[in-house]
Amino acid sequence: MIHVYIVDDHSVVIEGITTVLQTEKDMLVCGYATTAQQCINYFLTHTADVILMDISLPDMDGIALCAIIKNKYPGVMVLALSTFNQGLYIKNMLANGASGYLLKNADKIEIITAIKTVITGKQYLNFELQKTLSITNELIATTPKLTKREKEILILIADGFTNPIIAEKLFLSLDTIDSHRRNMYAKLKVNNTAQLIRYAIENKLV
Amino acid sequence: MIHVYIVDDHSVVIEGITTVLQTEKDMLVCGYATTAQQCINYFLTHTADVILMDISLPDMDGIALCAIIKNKYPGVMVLALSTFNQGLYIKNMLANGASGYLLKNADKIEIITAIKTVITGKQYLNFELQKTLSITNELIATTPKLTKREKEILILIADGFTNPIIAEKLFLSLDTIDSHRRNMYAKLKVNNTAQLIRYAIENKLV
DNA sequence: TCCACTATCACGTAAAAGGGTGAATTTTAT
DNA sequence: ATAAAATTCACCCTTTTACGTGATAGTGGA
Repeated sequence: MIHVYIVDDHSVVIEGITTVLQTEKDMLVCGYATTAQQCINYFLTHTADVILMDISLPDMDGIALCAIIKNKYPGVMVLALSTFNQGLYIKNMLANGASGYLLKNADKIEIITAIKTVITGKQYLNFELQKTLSITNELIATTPKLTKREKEILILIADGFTNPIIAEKLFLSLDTIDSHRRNMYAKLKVNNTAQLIRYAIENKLV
Repeated sequence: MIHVYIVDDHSVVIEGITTVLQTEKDMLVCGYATTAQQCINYFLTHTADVILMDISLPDMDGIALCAIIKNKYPGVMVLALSTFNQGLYIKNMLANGASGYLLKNADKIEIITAIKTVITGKQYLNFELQKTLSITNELIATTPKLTKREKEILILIADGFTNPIIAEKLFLSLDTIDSHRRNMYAKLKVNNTAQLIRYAIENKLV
C-alpha cells in the first residue's frame, strides 16, 4: 500500500487528488496539509511514501519545503505539483530533492503513473516538462553573465542615477562607470540605456 | 436542483469540485469542460444554472468565454474561478457578466455559499476580493494616463530607438518627439530614460 | 604558469537627452 | 459651444550618453 500525503493550499485540489487516488486499490491518502508548517508537523509523528507537493504555498515556497523534508526524511519521495510549466521552478525543485514534477492539468493516469514511478526511486518528468527544462538550461548557458560590479552599476542606472552620480556614490571615476556601462552594452548587444534597462528587467536583474 | 457546469483545464480541480458538490443534495454537476470550445459546444444543446469557470483556459481566456456565454445565455450565472487574487481579472470578469469570483483555495462552505448566492441573481465576492478590487480601482484612478501618441512613442523608446529615429519613423519633428517625451517624464514623475523604461515595463505598457 | 577577464582610469568627439519657454492647431469631452 | 486636453512645432542651452582608443593592475581558472 502506497501512502500518499498531499500539500496544497487549494482545498479543491486536495479533494480532487483524493478522489482520483481512491480508485486505486494500492494507494491511500494518509493526510494532507494546506501550509508548509502543517506538513512539517505531520512528519514529526507520521510518515508517508510520497508527498504530492504544490510549489506555491502561503507560508513558504515548495522549493524550501522540499529541501527541509528531503533533508530530514530522505526516504520520502517528493512529487512537485504546479500549475505553471516554468523551467526554473522545475530545475530548483529537482535540485532540492524532488523526484518528479507534475502539472495540475495532468489526468488520472498521469498522476497514478507519476506516483508509481517515483516510489521506485526513479524520476518522473513528462515530455513537455523535459522540453521546458532543456530550453531553460540552454537559455541559462547562453545568457551573458554580468560581473558583480556591472550588476551593481546596472541597478543604479535602473534606479535612475546618471553616470556622474554613480561615480560619486561608488567613489570611482566617471570614466570607469562609462567603461562598465559600455562593457554591458557589448555583452548584451544593446546600444543605449532604454535597451539596457529593458534587458535588465526582463531578465530579472533588477 | 441546481445544475452546475464546470470549466477548468485542471482535471483534479474538476474532480475536487464534483466531490465537494456531491455532499449537497440540491446540487448536481451536470457536466464539465477542459477547454472553452467544449463549453460552448455543450451549451448549444444543454444548459445549466451556474458555470464555475476558470479564468485561464488553454484555448481562450475565461473573460472572453464569459462574455460569449452571457451574451447568448444571460440566464446562466457565471462564477469565476481563479488561483490569483488579481484586481484586473476580477474587474474584467465582472464587467463581462460574471456574477462572482471564487479563489481556488476556497473551502467547501465558501464554494456552496457562492453558488447559492449567484443563482439568486446576487453577486458573490468575498471580503478579501472586495478589498483587492477596491485597491485596484484606486490604483487605476491614480495612475497617470498616457495618450495614444505618448504610448506609441514610449514603445519605440523601449525598443531602443532614439528621438531622431522616432521622428523619422513617425514623420514628425524631433522637437515633437522631445516634447512628448518630456510630457511623459512630467506625468510619471521621472527624469530620464532609465526610469521611464522601468516604469513602462513595470506597468505593462511595453 | 599563463591567458582571459575584470576593474580601474584617461582623453577626445559627436550625438542624444534633459530642461526652460512659448505657441498654434486639432481633438475630445463636458 | 466651449473649455480642456492633445498634438504639433520652434529655439536655446547644458548635461549626459555613446563611442573610439588605449593603458595599467589585479584575479582566477585551465
